[in-house]
Amino acid sequence: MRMRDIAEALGVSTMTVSRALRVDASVAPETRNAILKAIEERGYVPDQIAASLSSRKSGFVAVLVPSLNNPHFSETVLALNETFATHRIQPLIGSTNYDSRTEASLVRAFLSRKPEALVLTNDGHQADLRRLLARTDLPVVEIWDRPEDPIQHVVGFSNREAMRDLTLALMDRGYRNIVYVGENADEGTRSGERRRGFVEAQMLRGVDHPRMCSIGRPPATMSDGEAALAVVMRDCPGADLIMCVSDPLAFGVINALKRRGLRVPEDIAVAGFGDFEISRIALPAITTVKVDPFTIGRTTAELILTLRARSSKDRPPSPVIKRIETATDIRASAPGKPI
Amino acid sequence: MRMRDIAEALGVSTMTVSRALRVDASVAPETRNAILKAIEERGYVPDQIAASLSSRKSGFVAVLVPSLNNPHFSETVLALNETFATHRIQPLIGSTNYDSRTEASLVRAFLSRKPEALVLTNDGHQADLRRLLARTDLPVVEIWDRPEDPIQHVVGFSNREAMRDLTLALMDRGYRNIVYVGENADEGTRSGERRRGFVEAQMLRGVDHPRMCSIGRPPATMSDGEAALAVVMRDCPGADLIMCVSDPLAFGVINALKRRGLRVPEDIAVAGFGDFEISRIALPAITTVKVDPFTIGRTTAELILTLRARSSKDRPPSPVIKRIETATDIRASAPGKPI
DNA sequence: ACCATGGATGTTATCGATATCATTTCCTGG
DNA sequence: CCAGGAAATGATATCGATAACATCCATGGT
Repeated sequence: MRMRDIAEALGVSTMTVSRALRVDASVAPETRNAILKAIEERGYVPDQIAASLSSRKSGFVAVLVPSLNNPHFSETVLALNETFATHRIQPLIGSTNYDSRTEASLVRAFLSRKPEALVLTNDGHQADLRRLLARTDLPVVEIWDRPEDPIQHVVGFSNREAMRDLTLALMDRGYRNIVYVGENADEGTRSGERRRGFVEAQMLRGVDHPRMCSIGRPPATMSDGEAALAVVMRDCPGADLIMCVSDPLAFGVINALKRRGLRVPEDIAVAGFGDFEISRIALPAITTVKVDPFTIGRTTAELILTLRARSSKDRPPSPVIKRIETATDIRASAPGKPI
Repeated sequence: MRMRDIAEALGVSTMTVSRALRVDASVAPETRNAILKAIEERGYVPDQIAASLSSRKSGFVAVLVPSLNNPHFSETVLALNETFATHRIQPLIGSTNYDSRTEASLVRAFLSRKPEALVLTNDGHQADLRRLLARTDLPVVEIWDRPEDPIQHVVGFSNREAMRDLTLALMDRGYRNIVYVGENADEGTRSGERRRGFVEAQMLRGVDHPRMCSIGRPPATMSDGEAALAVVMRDCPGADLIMCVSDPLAFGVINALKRRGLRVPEDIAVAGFGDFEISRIALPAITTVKVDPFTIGRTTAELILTLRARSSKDRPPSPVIKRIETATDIRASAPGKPI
């Protein structure tokens, strides 16, 4: 069934039907009612594909996240989804699996769907992709990290600074023998930036050779805790605090410690990153950096709606950088050393 | 830039360019190479919207899940995504928030994008929606539960039977004073079906008044554990086993018990449902029902690809029901009572 | 009474691809 | 040596909507 069928049944033109379906178009109230009634009765569903082709507006926003089953990103996607839904925008969601090549090829695939904006979770990009995006007039928003050289807009925080601040806070609370555990990840990835933040903090306080362990590629999960602890025990004995790249890993490490009969934080303290739900529920609660994935998603969606509202002439005025607040939260798993 | 620009530059017709972009079309190798080269050089991206309109194939599959930040569903979405990606199908993902009205309105919105299949997470549907879907020739797959009256195809298991079997297994291991904790949820929802399974098992063993507590609307999360335990303690004192609608809730309850100085399972046992990662990592590991969300996603995607391969004449042959295996897994949180 | 104004509606062209059928060329087997 | 068929390519119509402009009519200010 096409719009034309509705139009003919009522003896009006398709344009009138088309207008009846928008709120802002001028159609006589009785005409509109008759049309809406006919549409309802016959179960007509407008073809958004044809509408997109004609109006040159797809109603899509492409969203790329490293992973869909990481609570952080799924929360962000949730927020985007929710905000967009009220504006009839459909997110096209893709998962890069923490791989910049996958990211590049997904972006290409998405571009053919003519999205009205592109959201990338910053984790380092291929040079190729950067070039492709540089010459497009599509609004691009990088989220979840503040890159040193942004493509356009940014909604995020500095993972480096956040981890640096957490490390400093814990050093100031008396931990001297700190080990960092994270994935093998390059600079420019969120994971790599957190490690840099740790190193920076240690250097600032005169630790010339910060101790670090690596445990494979991102993402580190709760299940990696056992293996991570084994590496720490082997390579860095005598640590008084294990700092983990994320809360799930920290939780895994804590449980591994408990299995070995060690007490947290009495025998050894543990810290995480991200304020995942698990960090609040865990016993002991995990010292972490609070970030709010939902806010990142909502802020991003709102930014895109704003950009969209401006006529394309006004764009690009200048890249918008929205800083998301983070906060160090000292909890029971690493409360500071007793004096 | 349009396909025509590429065609004119090379002095061929757009059809030849169009053919060069498919693998199965007959184009002279040198012609194809020249075309692909030109496309690469100029950075031409085909317009999938126009292609969809013309070919009547959108390349979309609509997927509705109750929530995006529930690890179960995000894992399923992940699997769908992965399998579809290799076949150039783009999932349109929507979140119902466990609400059948939201589900119905999302389906309507999705239909206008002309998806080639529709995946619904079975949680009870509006009568309206059932009617709408009954008269469509779109393949519909309900996942995550086996409804008594399926719309078409099903990939899932019976939540009722799975919870019944877990309950029976635990009763046979000596628990006599069992309390069930779950959300307020109707029959036909996964949560409601699990409760029914519990009741069924109790009845089978002669418990005429199964003891149950409710704690608000789905989803129950780890954070609900504290409140859930409070309700159990108040309404059902003397329980020897708390059965939870899902693992995250079970984990929350266990932690709440620990906070009160109670030992699991010595003082009171706890069981969950779903084999979430947390149930394996937790101390004690949580007795649960193993289900594999990834398999559900992959199986669903494969089913859809199969259906799509058949010419539309062959459809609908008959609804396909794919049963997903589940298994009771007795772990340390409810190991059975010592004799 | 007249024209400017704006609301309601229609007409036509177009968005960018592909389906379909037609055409040409070249090869192969009887 | 020629009919028949496959391979390569082109011409045209079409997918289902909306943009843009045109038209008609009622209303009200002067």
